[in-house]
Amino acid sequence: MSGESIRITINGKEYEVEKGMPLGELFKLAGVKKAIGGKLGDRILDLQSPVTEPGEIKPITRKDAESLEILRHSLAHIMAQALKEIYGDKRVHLGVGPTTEEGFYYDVEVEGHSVTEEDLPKIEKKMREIIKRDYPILRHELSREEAVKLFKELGEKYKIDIISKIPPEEVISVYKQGDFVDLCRGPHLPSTGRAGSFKLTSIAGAYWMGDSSKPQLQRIYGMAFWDDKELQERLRFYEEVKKRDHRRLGRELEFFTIDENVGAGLILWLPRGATYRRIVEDYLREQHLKRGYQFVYTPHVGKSKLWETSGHLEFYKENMYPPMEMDNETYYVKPMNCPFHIAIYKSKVRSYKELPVRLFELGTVYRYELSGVLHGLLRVRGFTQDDAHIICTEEQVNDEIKNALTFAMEVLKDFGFNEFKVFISTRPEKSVGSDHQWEVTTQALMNAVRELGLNYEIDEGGGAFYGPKIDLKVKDTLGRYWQLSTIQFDFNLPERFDMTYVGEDNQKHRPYMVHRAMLGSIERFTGILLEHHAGLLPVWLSPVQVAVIPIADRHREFCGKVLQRLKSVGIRAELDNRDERMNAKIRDAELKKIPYVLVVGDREVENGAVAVRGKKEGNLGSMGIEEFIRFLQNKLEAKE
RNA sequence: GCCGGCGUAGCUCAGUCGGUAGAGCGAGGCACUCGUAAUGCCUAGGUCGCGGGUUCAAGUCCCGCCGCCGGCUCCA
Repeated sequence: MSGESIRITINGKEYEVEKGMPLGELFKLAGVKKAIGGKLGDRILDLQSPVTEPGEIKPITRKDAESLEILRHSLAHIMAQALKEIYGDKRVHLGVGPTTEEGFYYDVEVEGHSVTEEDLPKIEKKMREIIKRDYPILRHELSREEAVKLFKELGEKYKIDIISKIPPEEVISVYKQGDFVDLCRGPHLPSTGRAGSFKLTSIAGAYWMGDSSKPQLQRIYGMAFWDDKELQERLRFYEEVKKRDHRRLGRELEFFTIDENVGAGLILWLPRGATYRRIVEDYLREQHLKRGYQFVYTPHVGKSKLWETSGHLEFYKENMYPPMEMDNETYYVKPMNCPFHIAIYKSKVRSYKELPVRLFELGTVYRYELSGVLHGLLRVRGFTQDDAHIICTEEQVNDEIKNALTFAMEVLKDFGFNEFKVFISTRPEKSVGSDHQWEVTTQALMNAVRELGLNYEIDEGGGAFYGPKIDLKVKDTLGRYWQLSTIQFDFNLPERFDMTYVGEDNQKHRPYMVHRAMLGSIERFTGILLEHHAGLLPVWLSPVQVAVIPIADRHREFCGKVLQRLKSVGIRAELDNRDERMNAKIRDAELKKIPYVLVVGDREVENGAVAVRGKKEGNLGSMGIEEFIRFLQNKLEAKE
């Protein structure tokens, strides 16, 4: 101890204490009870941690979210100890064991054994034993040499690796519980008996230090909360996520399929999914035309020269499909649409009077993705973007950004997304473009979000090397955020392709270019949308909006008329004429998540009516046919 | 791509110690004519992902490939 003193504030009172005093003693001094740790700045300290920095310390009790950090940290150690007891001290080599958003994991290597899911209950059982033994968890500080010696003796090769990466000025500490000792900065519980409710959930491979050239360890994941109720809630949440899995919904609703004979990551849209997609695409075209975009089509392949000019072959090659040779030329399948849109821009001399030029395409691109990352519709190798490029003058930059951002949010709202997060990414260290360009455009992005009254976060230096951007994330029903829209400036391609326009001064000028997608990839968006709505899409997007169900054969004729009437006003309806009982048909319609079921029996035929059953609303009783049509059209209008 | 797990009927899954394939749902047929989430009976349906190996014998054991799942990694 240095004998130095520092000023600490706890609960509004200031204390002058010796530097390095453990937090627990400090709390005693301040009369703080029940706390299991404290927060100083961003750092969470446990009761044994020495306090070496002045400042205000916020006591943390089990009620504070930060306390979970302590709990989870200790559970990671308890799991490590359990592994060592089960597989033997020398066989288990520990990597890192941090906390996650809802639990913890530990990267471990068990010599001669691959831990499987079946081992988890056994490990859990051992953990509970250790908790029951209620070992005190003790903190010790060691010199670097002592630490290296200790972990060498323990055969903990990875820990030695970590020690070598700890900055020299930092204190090295270990935490000990029973015979188990682990390199750790903390924070930890006072004893293992204080651990809350947990469950080991899964196992995955993870490279040491995230480096694929280094050995791969096994990452054992756990979930942990103080309260068993919270844990159960979390587990239920995962059940819900599983139920809503778009891959399952996609099959049940007959939206899409992936055939291994066609290829991994390549989507086949089934008739129902294709109907939905056509509606989305028609909607997008209409919205774009309304807002002054011009619709274009471009090819799926282009010569290597094009991709050289664009820089894709230099920077994006590992994501591109391999080249195709023909006529002494090399062609590549497009991973992006931009070079083609630029070629369209350059197909004639452009005057400033034409700008802004807004080119829109539902462009299908192919990108090579590692086989291990493919995931239903969310990660694919071929997909269609709602891609646009806006080419404009500097004066137009502000309005264009604002319009694009408003446009994106309006569109997303129509699909049922109402909560957004906006991220602005600014200039990274390595970048192209002038200071002036970055200044003007970054400002335009900020102005747009401010004028629209949106909250936003800034990702300082997080922009692409070619320009700043705005990303829009939407929150889904389960509280997850998905990045969909992106609006990005590009100072690179206009240079590379020498894009120009003729200004008022009769001189050539370099235009500004913006890449912009709203839904991003229609495939990925569809996956997110299906999960967001749990498969029950808003009526305007449902491939089948109405199922007409006759109760008995004698009602079929009337049902045919109802069907024709619905179709004549553009309602997507199906008549279930199968030789099945009414109840079975209703059940099938429910399972297919058809928004409205019209049941027709003697009473309806007599009154020219239909009995309406809404998927969301339940039985709505009898309505005249025209009345039902108006009812449905109102919902369509409102995009409910 | 890497680690681990998995691949059996359209779907979900069972299949013991290696002895030659099973259920439910779905599909087809017949009967039933029904009032808001499954009517009954009958029938068909399989190169056990693909290729190779071990064995008298392989869905089962071994090797390679493909695909899927969970992660890692990547996402100028």
